[in-house]
Amino acid sequence: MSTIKDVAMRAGVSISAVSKAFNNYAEISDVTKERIFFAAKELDYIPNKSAVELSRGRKPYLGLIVKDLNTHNTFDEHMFRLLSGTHARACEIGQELIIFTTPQIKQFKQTYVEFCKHHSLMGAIVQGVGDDDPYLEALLESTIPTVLIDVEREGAHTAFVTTDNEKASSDAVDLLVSKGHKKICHILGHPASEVTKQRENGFISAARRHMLDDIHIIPGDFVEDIAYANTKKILQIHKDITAIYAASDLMALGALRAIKEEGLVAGKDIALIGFDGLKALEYTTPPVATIFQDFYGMGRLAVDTLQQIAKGLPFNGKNFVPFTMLHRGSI
Amino acid sequence: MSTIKDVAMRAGVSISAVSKAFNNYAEISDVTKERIFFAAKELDYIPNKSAVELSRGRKPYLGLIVKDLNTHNTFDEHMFRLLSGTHARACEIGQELIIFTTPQIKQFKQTYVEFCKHHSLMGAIVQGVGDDDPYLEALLESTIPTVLIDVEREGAHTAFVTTDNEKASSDAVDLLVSKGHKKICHILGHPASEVTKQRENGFISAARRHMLDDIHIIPGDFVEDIAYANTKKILQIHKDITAIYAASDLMALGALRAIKEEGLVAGKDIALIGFDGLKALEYTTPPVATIFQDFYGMGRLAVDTLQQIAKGLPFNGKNFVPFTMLHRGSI
DNA sequence: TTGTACGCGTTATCAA
DNA sequence: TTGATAACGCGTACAA
Repeated sequence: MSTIKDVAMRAGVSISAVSKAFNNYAEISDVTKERIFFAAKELDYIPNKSAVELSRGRKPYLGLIVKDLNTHNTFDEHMFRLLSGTHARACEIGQELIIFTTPQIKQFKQTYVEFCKHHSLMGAIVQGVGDDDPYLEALLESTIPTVLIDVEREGAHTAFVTTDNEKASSDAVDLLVSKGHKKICHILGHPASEVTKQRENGFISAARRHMLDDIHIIPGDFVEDIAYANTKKILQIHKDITAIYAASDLMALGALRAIKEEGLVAGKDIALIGFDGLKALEYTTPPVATIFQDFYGMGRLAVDTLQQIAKGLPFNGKNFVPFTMLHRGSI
Repeated sequence: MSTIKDVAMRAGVSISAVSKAFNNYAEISDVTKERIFFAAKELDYIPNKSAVELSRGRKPYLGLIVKDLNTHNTFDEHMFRLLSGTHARACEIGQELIIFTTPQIKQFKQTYVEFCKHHSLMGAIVQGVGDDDPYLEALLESTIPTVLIDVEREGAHTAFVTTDNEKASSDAVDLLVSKGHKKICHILGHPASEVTKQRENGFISAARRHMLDDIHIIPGDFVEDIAYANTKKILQIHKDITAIYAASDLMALGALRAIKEEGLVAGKDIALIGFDGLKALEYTTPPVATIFQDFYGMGRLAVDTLQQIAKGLPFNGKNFVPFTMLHRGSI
């Protein structure tokens, strides 16, 4: 591995000349510049990153902290999309990205700030901290630029990016009502998750607006089997339910199973709509309608927002990424 | 940000004493050690990574190079699983991981070696280089430890990790034959992909072994719609086909659509089996049988193999990760 | 057991 | 326009 010294020797100039040439300083003649680059090519010189960092004293990395990467027994599409978007945007603006998981961080037994400093993070995009997580408070109080995914909390150095869950939920109800449904059942996500409450709120407020007086709300915990079991139960008790709105696609799949087992046909006897936009819902019979969340765009926006915060520029703390209603055979 | 100097001052010792304390040198008394750690805690001192790297001259990162992270309009489960496994294992052994995409690398206009050196990579796990990619040769000739995913090529510093595609393919045929099928159609993947050939070979050799004389092989290019169109065509021509084996799950989904449109029932009139283990295939009607590839395990194994190579230890260049036949209603 | 001093590769300040 | 040279924070022979 050749160094700046070698290049300087080879080109017959000083070390600082090489440094200047590589950092686009104006105060260097084109002739020497060319000589330097030629020598550098010959030696295939590449600036040592550690040295650059040390010398510049920068904190160059962007941290993406996700809840878990090892849940290989469930759907991870949204996580992957978030990762994709974050990565893509980070690349575009030349930000290096390091990925961590929440458990991994907790094992360090460090505070959030310590962790970021230790890993030279200029800031972090954080997914998967629960609303009740003690970690969240520490994070909000820190001066490290932070962007939260799907947790609507703001701070002096903290913004969030999310889907407008309440609006999306409300739109789902509007859609069902427009198709003539009045007796609707909502399957809740996990109670500790903030989005669960937002989706529930959206559901309730829209139901009120439409003056629906026969709605049902059942727990689902974002778990397919729980949604399945509870859907089955309620369908047996309340045979007049004509539509089900699940707070996640996975739960919608559970509900679909229950619907079939009850001898009903989704899209005919009963309407079904989910939330997320999982690909799998395109392939069921019938294909299940859903609200597509743009996690890819969320990742991109999170990166840009983080950049704003880091630069000390004014930023808007609340960022909603547009969602899309995917109409399919189930409604 | 406090430095080693501050800690030394605070603890009333020299700089090197602090360094030694933090690096578990035996030659330091427990008393001073304790004093040092106490001072370090007070100042919440954290060693500067750039400085450590520079001083030690290490190449500490593990690179994971994947084909693309931005294909948010298709299934990415395998990529995500690979990422998960790699990340998990890297964490366990304390290896920092950086993720790159092939296009991202190519835009650097550097050779493989240059790229690795530039990013201080101790080695790389590489996915998504085609068999005909000129990049592949450069990679095989380099002295940088490398593990290829799904490309069966070895080198002095290069190993690969993959599913035993030929065996899996052969097993699929065995399974279909055991169910009484004799007229089987195989849908090929993309011709440039090595796994396509392996799966085809497995299919052909098994067909020969069972002396099947009425087999069909049609292109699918790993694309759902192509598989759909070609399946439809062949089903119309050869009405006696009783089983379809698709070289990917996505194509199996296309085939399933074609089967339905032809008025046939998968699992009854015609058997269908895919390859990959996508979750979506659990939710179709009927659920589609498939060969599950353990990409999570592949990621883990790749990390370990890379470690072996990097240490200069003998390594086995060919690593096959076990696959699993998932029997479902479609067969 | 502890401390001094140099080197790692780079940037940046200040003379020349 | 160039070139010495002092940082940057740390590890480590070597000396004490």
